[in-house]
Amino acid sequence: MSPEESKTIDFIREAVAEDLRTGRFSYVRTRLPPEPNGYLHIGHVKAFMIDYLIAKENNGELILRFDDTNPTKEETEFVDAIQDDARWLGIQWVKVTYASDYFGLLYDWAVQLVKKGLAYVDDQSPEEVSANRGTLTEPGKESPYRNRSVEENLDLLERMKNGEFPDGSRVLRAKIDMAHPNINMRDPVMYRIIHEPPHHRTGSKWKIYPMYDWAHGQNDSMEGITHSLCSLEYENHRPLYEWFPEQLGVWKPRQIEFARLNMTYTVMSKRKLRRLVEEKVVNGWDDPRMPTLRAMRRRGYTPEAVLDFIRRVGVAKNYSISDVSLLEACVRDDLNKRALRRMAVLRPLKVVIDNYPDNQTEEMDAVNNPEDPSAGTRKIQFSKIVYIEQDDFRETPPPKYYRLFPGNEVRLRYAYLVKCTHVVKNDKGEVVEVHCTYDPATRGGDAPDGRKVKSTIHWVSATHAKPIEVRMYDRLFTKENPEEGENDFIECLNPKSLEVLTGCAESILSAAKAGDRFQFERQGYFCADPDSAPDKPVFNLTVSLKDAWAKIEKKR
RNA sequence: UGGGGCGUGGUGCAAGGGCAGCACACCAGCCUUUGGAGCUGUGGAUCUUGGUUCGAAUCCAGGCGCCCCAGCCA
Repeated sequence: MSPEESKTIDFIREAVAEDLRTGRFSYVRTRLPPEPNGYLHIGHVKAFMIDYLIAKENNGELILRFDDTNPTKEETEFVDAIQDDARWLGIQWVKVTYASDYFGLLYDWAVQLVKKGLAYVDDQSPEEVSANRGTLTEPGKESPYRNRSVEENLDLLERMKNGEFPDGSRVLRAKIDMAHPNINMRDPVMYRIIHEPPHHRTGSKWKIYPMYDWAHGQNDSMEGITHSLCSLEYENHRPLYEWFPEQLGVWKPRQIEFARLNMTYTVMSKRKLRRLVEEKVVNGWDDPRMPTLRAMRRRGYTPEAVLDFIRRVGVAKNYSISDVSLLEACVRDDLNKRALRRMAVLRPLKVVIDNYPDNQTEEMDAVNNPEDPSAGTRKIQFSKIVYIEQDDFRETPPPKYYRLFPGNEVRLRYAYLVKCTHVVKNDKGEVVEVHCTYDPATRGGDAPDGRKVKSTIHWVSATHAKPIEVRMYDRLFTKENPEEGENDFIECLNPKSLEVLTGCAESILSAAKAGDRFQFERQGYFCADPDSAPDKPVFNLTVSLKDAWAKIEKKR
């Protein structure tokens, strides 16, 4: 974090500072409240960083608390994966807790509310509860069970807890106001009965489980949370979250809501992401096209770049969709400074240098990173036959095309100036071989006579080339906002979101290990995939380089 | 037609009564042994109407638009 960026602060930081100033709170403690029912995605990172940084900036504490109030959805696998991803981001917490740690105390608090006549057991069916809730414009109807005696409620609640009643037969409800204009205040459900499956932490001990609306705020209270930061959708619930601790006479955190992160060309809801996995649109949760952290990691994004993006999108209450190209810019920005440069040809075209000695090989010096002299140099082998990119040759060049074409001279990076003389075609008329002559006086790439060439292209020596698999990723969707409109989001999938190529690379790349990041010159940043074999590395396209020529071509 | 929230260039975020600014994107140019990176420059925004004020993106009132809420999900 640079110092100049904090010239203006967001409304949450402002509110926290004010609370400290006025003495509403004497310390800051926040919490991360993930539900362990899926993997973290980029949207979670925003929420996580708000909680983490606000605690850190105020010398406060962050608690990682898993919201495991629904055994039908949650699994231990996700508890581990979420912590792993959060650590990757560099987030630090003082302790890990679970909503389930507090089931006992929370039950006691519910009993207190019953005793005060503020909660009751309702025997209505789920359908009746729903039908009697009223509508947005009409008040609800009070349950016929709403005015049971405290004794009866206590007895029934106890028996619910003991598992005497089947799922769905009864619930515990707060007794607030069935005519309240805010639907969340119309006697919200606090406990429901769930016998199966067993809870991932408490096993079969509990037969009733608290609803999020009942558990969450009370857990915050129990942990002495000062600022309960969450997304806009909970704004409507805030009156309820304030009502409970008020009646109980316990610690009241301050809830502040912000707009969640959305991104162009992707979907963010767990439900939709799960569909992509289950319908095999992608190859799992860590498919590099997914917006999950596991996918971004595999794709080669750095935590620094992800965090920079989150910092740059800011915090506000406006509904917004951030541009994925900003994320990509952050990734390029970071990788430009640190990625070692390598030469790799993704779609090879054979080039024969006719006047180069048949069996000669030379070693050329190449810099590893022009942005970082300390990265040093390496040797690259050169010989009579090299591969270049198919895109770097045109038999008949369009306007402004500076690369190889008959009669034109270009530089083979770090090697020689070469001039195209003629081509060889196959039966179908496709160019299969480009013939050139080289100028021996231009070794390294500079001409003694001072003549310039418009273009420098990358290459790989045919006799030294190592095969590589390259997975070229593009956006998963063709629409900026796949969720917009009537159509199913799955209908705007980009059919070309993955293209697998077999290319070749300078020999040093065959030693790449999973997770190694490189810039393939003139093409993009790539990250070695865990699928790599010793003899055949596999690379994922992290993000392409900006391509001025592609832009010119596209405009045509 | 209930309640809650939000409206600033294409996108995201600033400006808290005093010259509407930053980033990404876009466009043009310079430079370049990556058509990368870097550098320079251009264009483009306060939802609307009225009020208060010397002065309003900012304060007030009305209108319009968008988002959220009727799970025994979170």
